[in-house]
Amino acid sequence: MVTKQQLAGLPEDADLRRADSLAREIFSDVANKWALLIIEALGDRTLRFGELRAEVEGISHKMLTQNLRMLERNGLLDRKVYPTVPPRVEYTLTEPGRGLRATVDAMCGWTHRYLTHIENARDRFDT
Amino acid sequence: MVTKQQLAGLPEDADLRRADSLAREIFSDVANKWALLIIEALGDRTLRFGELRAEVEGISHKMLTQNLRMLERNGLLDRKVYPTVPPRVEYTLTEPGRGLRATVDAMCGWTHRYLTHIENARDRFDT
DNA sequence: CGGCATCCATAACGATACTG
DNA sequence: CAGTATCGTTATGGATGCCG
Repeated sequence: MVTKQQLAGLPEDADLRRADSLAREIFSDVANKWALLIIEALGDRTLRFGELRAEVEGISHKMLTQNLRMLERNGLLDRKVYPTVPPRVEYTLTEPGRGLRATVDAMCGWTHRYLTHIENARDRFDT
Repeated sequence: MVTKQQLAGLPEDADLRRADSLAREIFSDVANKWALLIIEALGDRTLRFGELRAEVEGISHKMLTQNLRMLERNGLLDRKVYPTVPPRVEYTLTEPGRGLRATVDAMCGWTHRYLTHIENARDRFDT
């Protein structure tokens, strides 16, 4: 019988740890307010930077570029640049991005389903 | 015919705006790394503060209490205090909490599904 | 043991200005 | 129009200590 302890330090184990830390890294990237709101706003459309900025209420220029770069880096969206003047840049979700979008949709659905429930819980707690 | 403009400012409209801002508020609370990791770690178990701290790798004492209070306030988890010495505090997801957990599960599933895909995208981007 | 308060470093963010 | 850089502020999060 081979125990977990005996396996510790073997290559397969190192791989698992690396995969875990990578998963955590991706999760940290993705599990933040602005990233999820951008993905939700984009949906299955193709939007320009300015349009996206208008859709995601309250986001600053800086936050939008920052998160768009991050999402692009992770392969969750495509960034298409048209070399015109003035420049035109379009963003579209990739297939992995649309996959994530499905889970964000679920989360938004959850939010609305429990809206009043949560509001009541808050009132109770705040007294 | 009644247009949206004409409806603006009526009570029903104000209600909608309030619901939206509440939804956004809840979303901001919930769409953060630590909150989601806590919910995922808790699962359908009942865990003590210390156990939870051990489960959620890398979380500090402060972040854990802070997020637990927030989740409790929103009615996503139950906090049960046993007035013993030393004190014993147990946390369990409520029904709304378990609902959210389902979406977090989906998100974790998504992460693992696209792990290598994302890793490749990153390598491509970083060159 | 779990919670709360304090202090402090630094990371996040918004505003602004400049570039292609 | 979109992106980048800089600056100053605010917010976040860790460390520590004390209390019930």
